[in-house]
Amino acid sequence: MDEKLSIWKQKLKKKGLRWTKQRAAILKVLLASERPLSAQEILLRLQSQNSKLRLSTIYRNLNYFEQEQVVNLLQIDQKENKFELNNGHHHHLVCADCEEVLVLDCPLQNFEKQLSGKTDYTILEHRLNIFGICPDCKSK
Amino acid sequence: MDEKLSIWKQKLKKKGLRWTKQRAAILKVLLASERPLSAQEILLRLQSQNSKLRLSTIYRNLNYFEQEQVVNLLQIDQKENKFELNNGHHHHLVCADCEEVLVLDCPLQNFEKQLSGKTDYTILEHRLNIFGICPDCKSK
DNA sequence: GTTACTGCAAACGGTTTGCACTGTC
DNA sequence: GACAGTGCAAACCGTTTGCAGTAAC
Repeated sequence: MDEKLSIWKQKLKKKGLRWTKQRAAILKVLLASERPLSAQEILLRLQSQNSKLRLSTIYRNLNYFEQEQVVNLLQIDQKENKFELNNGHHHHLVCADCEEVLVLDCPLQNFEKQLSGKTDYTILEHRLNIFGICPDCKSK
Repeated sequence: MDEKLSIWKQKLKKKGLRWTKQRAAILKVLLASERPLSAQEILLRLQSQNSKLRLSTIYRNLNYFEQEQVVNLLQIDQKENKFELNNGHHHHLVCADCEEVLVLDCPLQNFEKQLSGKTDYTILEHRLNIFGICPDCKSK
């Protein structure tokens, strides 16, 4: 866990971002989480550890992190944005009930290539999210 | 155009929604638009026709329409939600520059079937949006 | 006549911003 | 010591809501 954290520390430093205890705290929470989190959720988890960050600090850093591609911003919730550490391109199967998340490999590489041939668009990126009900929630 | 409008009118009536001039105006704007629109954009287009709806009316109706599956809500813009008439399942290739939209057939039917076999999730829906630069914007 | 819908104004909630202070390098 | 980062409070802005009046059926 602390090894992983120091890997992210190196990444931030390479990007020219300073290593503050606030940033460490935010990344630690994201590292420990089994699913993407909103800024509010990060705040709550920090507060339960008696860590006192402001929401504005969290938002500002999440924005920096996103610019530097350290975290991904996900639109899997109507209300609030969710964030996860950037561990390469993938997609999510999200339980609509309990929010559990399964990571999926991208099924669209070929499709995207065909598309840029067919349309004359330069393809930049795509966003795919799949929603369902997980086995646990089904049996409830 | 007015024929198309009366088709939507029938659909609304079937769903038990009343046919008001506000609803007609909103659907007319969506019908005439070549791309999905935000509530604000709908308001602007209505104002330029001297039609005086409130934003709250537009939002309320878009929400009703979405519940009744008359329109789709699209998250193709970070800031504001966009809406389009529901003409069956498809996806969008959006120009990141000028917002032009190309409609795409869904490439994920098989993937979705495999997925529900592999994961024990009940698949509900998926959202896919592709972003690129259109030929016109490239040549600028 | 009943009830859904609309106008209007105010609230809501996630996110951003300005500014003085603080901590990293 | 310079300057990036933080705390704090206030603003921002898309969207929702309560309520009284109006229009669809």
